[in-house]
Amino acid sequence: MTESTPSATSNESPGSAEQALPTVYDPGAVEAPVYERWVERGYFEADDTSDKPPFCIVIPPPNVTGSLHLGHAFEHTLIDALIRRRRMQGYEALWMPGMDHAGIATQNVVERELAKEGVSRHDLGREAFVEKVWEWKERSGGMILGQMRRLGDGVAWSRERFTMDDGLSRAVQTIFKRLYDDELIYRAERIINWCVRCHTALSDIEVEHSDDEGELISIRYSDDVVVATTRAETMLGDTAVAVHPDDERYQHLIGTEVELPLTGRKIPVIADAHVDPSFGSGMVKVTPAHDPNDFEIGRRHDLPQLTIMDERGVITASGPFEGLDRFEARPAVVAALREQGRIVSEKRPYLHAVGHCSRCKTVVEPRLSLQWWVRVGPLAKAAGDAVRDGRVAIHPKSMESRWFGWVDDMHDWCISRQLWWGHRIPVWYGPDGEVVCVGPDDEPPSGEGWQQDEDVLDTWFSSALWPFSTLGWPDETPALAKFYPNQVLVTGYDILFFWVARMMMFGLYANADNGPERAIPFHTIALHGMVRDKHGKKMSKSFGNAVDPLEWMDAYGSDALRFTLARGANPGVDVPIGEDWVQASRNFCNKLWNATRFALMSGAKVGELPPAEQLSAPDRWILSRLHATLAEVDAFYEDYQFAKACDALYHFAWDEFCDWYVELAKTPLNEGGDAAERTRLVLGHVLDHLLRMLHPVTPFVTEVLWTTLTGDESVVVATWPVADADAHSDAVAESGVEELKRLVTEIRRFRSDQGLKPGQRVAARLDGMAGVPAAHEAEIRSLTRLNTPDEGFTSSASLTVGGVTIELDLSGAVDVEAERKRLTKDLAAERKALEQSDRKLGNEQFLAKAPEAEVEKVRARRATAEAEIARLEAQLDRLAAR
RNA sequence: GGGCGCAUAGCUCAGGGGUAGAGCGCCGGUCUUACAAACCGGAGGUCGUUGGUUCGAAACCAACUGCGCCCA
Repeated sequence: MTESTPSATSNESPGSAEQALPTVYDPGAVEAPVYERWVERGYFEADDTSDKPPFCIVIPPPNVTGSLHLGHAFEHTLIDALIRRRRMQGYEALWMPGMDHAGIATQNVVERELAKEGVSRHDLGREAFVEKVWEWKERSGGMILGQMRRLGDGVAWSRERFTMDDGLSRAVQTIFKRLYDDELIYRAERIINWCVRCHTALSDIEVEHSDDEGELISIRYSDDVVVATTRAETMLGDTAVAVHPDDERYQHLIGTEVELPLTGRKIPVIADAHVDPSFGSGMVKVTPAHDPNDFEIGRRHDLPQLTIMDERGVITASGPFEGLDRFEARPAVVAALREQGRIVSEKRPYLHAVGHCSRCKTVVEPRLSLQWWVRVGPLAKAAGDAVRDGRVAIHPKSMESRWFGWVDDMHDWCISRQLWWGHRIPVWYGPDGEVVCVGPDDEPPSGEGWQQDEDVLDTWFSSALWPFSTLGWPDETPALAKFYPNQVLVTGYDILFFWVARMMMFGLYANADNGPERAIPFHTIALHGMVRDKHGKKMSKSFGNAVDPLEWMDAYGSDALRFTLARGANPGVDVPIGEDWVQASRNFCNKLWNATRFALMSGAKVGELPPAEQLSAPDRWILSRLHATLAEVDAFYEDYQFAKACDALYHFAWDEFCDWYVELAKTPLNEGGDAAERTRLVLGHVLDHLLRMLHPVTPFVTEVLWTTLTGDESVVVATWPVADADAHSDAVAESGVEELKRLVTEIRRFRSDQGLKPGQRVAARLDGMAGVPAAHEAEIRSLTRLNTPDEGFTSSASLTVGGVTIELDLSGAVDVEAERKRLTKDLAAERKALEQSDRKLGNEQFLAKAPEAEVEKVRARRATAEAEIARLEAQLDRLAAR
């Protein structure tokens, strides 16, 4: 199928009009070679030393185990559009690519692979296992990078980074040491979210809550003491019962002891304000080692912390339940209590919030353990302030409240993970209890008894450094100097807490020496929504509505997918997407293709436009509209309104340029001579601008068309069109063409009502054309298929539009009824308008209080209605007379 | 339980103090020499409910109902 490949994709002689583009755009034939040529020519690379203004966006690093899903495709489309436009505008544009190492996910993948061979990571040992992970990464990781090429992502491939590479690991160690020395990192025993499957701690935000069906069991500990719980097995670890200090019902119990069933232990009844007296009996069991709230109560009252479960979720408390899994122990404990007659009530099912590991969905177990933490207080305060004082802007602004709600009430961040894949905590413990934090250039302590901490850091810890670690930090590299702070961060609102907050905290902290203005990681946070299915439902594999973007790219082309996503991108709002819409975008690309094809066949060329006075009204109209659209598109881009920018371009390209200008252009093109030459230049001018404007969202098709049209090297490095509304704005031409369009549409309606086939030519006489500012009779006849009358002309039907009368020769076959229906309908509409205008103008309050311009508008509407009514009534009369 | 957001055409969404727009879908007609992935014409909405502000509300305010999200 090589002959169907447009020769524009090869380098020789682009722009010669005689070369035939195929009648249908075939994305599959052009995308891959076009992309590879862009990369070869280095268009996406950036120069650290240029004096162009910087424009840098770092990729939200995809997971090394992941593949491209629609969420990526969406985000990447938006970033790529911003980057490409800025590059065309003359910025030094850099889109930094890379991936994160996804500690838990990656370790899981490799462990699963090993398990197939019956090997566990413990069989291999730490070092060999990590080696295996690296091998896996080289072999199977980063599938997404190839898929990004398919999408057309203009990233600077030579700068690709990975959170586990040497430079970024050094950045991690550097900041750990600094935070440690500043006492912003500490080690403490707390209740953490423990995943019994992944065998690691999770931070709060790695836990997803859902309302699950469980049970609420009320247990009688003694005659006076009844507590309710959804996790009955934890009662084995109770070390107190608590009531509210002001609860009159239980004053007499405070300070007494009660025997804990099944264990025989005596535990105190204490008073704590945390207890909600209105919930259940108003008494709660307190299990400090297995519940975060109970942990706090336990600390306030100095209660023992009794751990009754191991890291697999298996009961360790001695007794009959020892060795049972937590979910086996639960009914077993309830059964044992029931046997003793201690079950007061059981509510089942009982809907309550349950935390799940965001990676493997296992129910999280609150667990007391020794972990490393970031003291976020001052860091989060700084992150909040940066937005509060305007150094960092959040788009859309309505998302700010979400931001403040989070950073102003942030809990300390648990950063240690009990994994092997990740950045190992650079802390060493000595034989005599010494603790040494080792910086990147320090020698770790060696000798008998010294040991490094076993844990690794949360993946987000390294991702938090991404905006500057990828540019070379902590070294003072030219890249860092040029591109930090980044200009924009584009990401989903769901990740504001996960990632953005962390980048803000670490960016501001690590780069504080830059001064407040340049410490920030980025100037703007542009938030987008989630991609949803065509009915607005969340996409998920389990629900079966997930879509593989690659399938759609195969079927409709990357540009079609990109355009659909960008066109749906209202700031911070979710984007529903369905195959129909991608198909529609494909059709749009094909429309552009064919419009350009027509223009090229007509000899369109890019050159200096003739002065305005030599241009026709349609010429001046389309130029006026073009530059108005350009100005609009610019304004929308500056405000991250991708949907509106795309809509404006779609509307201009299809409804104005293709449907009207191109059709109008056929008349002068057929005429030949100066008129045709002039039209070729206007066609070339409009297409040149339009294709450049569309390039950021539909890079492939515009590349082929634009290089063919202009003969230039690549639209990637073309300049962004500058809106010149002053030079081209032409209100007279605009209203003239509007009137012409109205005339044409009215004639077409008439033809349609009369049952004339669209292509069927009939003779007609046009009178009163002098009254139409854009009196282009030849164009009007061409658009309405009306021949000039010859000797045998007999008028058998007529209509009037404005001051124009159209007499048609329908050879007697006039459908009077259809005409009457239409006229009656129009008349009713005008009468209604008249009535409404009269009502307003008869309202003295309206006349007195409404602005003059508004009153004037209603008067004008009334006048139009009156004239139209007269016209329609006259036509109806004439019809009746026939 | 706390907070936030959304209710506009069959579907998905824009809009925004002067009585409504788009895309897709739908109906009728066309292979009219760029494009049937197209062209021409058409139908379709008391802008969730109830109050209030205003000369005027779909738009602003309040309550209610329904849906969604985040946090506990």
